[in-house]
Amino acid sequence: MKETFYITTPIYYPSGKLHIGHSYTTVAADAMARYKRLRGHDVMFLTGTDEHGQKIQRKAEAAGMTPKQYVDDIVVGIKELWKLLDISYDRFIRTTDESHEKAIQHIFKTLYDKGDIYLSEYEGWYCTPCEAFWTETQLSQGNCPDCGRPVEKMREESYFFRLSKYQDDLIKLFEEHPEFIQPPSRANEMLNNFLRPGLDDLCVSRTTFNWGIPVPFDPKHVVYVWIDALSNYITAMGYPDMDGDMARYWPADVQLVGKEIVRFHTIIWPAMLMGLGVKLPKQVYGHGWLLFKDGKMSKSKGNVIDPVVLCAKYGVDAIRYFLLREVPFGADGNFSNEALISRINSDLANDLGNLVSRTVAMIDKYFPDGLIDDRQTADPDDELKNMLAELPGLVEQSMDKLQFSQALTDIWRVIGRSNKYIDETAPWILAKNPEQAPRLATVLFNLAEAIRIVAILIEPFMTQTPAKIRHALGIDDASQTTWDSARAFGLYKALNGVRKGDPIFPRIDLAKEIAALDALLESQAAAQIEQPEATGQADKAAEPEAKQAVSDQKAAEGVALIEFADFAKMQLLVGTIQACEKVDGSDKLLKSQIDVGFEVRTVVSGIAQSYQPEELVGKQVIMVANLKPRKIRGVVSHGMILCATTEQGYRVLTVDAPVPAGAEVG
RNA sequence: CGCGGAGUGGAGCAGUUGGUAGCUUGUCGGGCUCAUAACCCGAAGGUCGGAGGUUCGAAUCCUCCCUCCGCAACCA
Repeated sequence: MKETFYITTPIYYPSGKLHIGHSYTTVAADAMARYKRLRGHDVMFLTGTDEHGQKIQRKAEAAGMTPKQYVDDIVVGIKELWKLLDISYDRFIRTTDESHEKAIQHIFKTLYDKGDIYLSEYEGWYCTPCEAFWTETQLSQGNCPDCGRPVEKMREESYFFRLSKYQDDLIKLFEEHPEFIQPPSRANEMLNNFLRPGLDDLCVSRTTFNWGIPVPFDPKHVVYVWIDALSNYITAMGYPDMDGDMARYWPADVQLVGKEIVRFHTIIWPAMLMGLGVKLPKQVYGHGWLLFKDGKMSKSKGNVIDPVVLCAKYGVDAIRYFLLREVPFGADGNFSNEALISRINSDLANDLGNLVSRTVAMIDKYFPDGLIDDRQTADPDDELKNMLAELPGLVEQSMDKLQFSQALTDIWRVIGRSNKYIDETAPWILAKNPEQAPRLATVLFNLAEAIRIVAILIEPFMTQTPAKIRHALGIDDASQTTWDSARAFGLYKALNGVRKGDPIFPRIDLAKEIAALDALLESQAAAQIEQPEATGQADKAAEPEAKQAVSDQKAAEGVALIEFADFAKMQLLVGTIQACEKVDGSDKLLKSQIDVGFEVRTVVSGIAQSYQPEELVGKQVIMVANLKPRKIRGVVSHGMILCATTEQGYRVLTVDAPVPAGAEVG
């Protein structure tokens, strides 16, 4: 029986378009899945979507659709993206699948019956004006931490998962199985930040919205994201049926997640599985983020990051190659279009593409009827052959550690050696002397063989290039394309000759391309303003790369239009700052006393890094006067000073000539 | 002392059982002409954030400090 390999991506939250970050995780998982298949494993590669929750419900309402209709549309788009990127998933789970919903109810009930889930009678403190519940510890001097007003005791029914019960088992898991979390540095973070300080029980149901799976024995509750989403990794394998795919594939070999959701996957998820008595995944791998220059999308840099656009412009293989090559997998890395294009030019066009071109061209030119069988080896051959012999092993070592970047680096070292080999052997000189024909044939054969082997080893990473290379070299025989055949030097044979064609990776004019991307970005921004509804930004727990998305999407999205009535709700007044001081124990907050005509307000603002308190005294500022008061760092702040926000800091808005305090702004 | 990460030639990065500091890219010079203005060779360029310490020897181990970036707390 084949050895199995089960790999998962997070399930994505379909409240908007997926971006390059989602693609990153998924492409990495795909490379791993393809690699394991090539090695002869029985692979299960799972991805999917997490479709419940308040945000989806609201978005659907806004769009005048049912939540299911809404997510159905988006899921179509996601599947198209995965098709575009050649993602070879074996199964796509949606948390709205009937089998998933049933399984979740089963899980909930099981944990409940066991006592791991309990209905909380907690007496929350309710602040009526804020419509918010607070726990005892959240209260600030017995008052609402939001507005500082008194709260009243109320009961909010909610089910809780006894996470605290598993604290010691989790610490033990971390200590005894350091391989459980990769890279290892992430384990310390979990231990120091969450496990050692102590775990709180986890709220696992909601009554405030109903787009979710009903709690089977208490249908006014829906199951909240933790149990609903995390469980997908087993429900997709048929859980609670422990035979079939559960028996075959579980426990998962690797669960890929972005580093921001490592916590959920290494604390909550294993605790749930412990509660269910199900084995834990062998490894959770928290990869880093792709970062953008200054954390923002920058127009002048031409940073178009829509994977669809990038694929259309440069091809799937170029994008996949870049994602997996540019950044060591565990670490954060930078994404920029310059980096992408220079990778394409130097690695793909100059090194690999050109190597194929020149080799094919020489075979075609010097041996139009095919390579002759006579051979004559010489000095430089051995070094190339030795490198080729070692290469599959090196790639395997790196892949088994998910070090995609290292694997590609090793492959490219051999590509570089092959280019050098051409210079050393100078086939064009050999070709001038008919007596050197056996030597010439040997050189070209070795090159073809090197390329054949490379084409096999890049298969996990690039989905179209290997076939293009084989076409050019005239490799039509499947026995020359298996992973094992990469270890066997000397198999190359072109029964039908080589085929010269267009370059596999054309070079890109960097300057022109960046200009074109800038133009594209501007037209996109314009289109976004006309279509404010086509926005969406994820902030949900099971959503990877949400953080990196925020700033970029803000820039790209445009802004929704509001009604005048919305604007009119704001009371904007000119106030005169009478006094100002730093808030104790804070590095960003200033507390101002502001005369607004009819009274003097206390306002706390996060501008201490841009202003000294005394600079502000006497200034007339524009403030929002009818914001709900809110307690910030122990001080009740009633109002907000309007400021221009720049990368350098804040500048307060003021009037260009003195006016009476309390003057209306409008 | 909230948690964590990072500071290595112009740029982007490798580099832990401590032993002459590497790669890619860029610059300059040369070579070649099979090839996608591609390929190959050579050179210049770094006190490995700073200061102490351990050691025969520290980018690598220890202590302290500085700077930057995330996250968290307080930015209404």
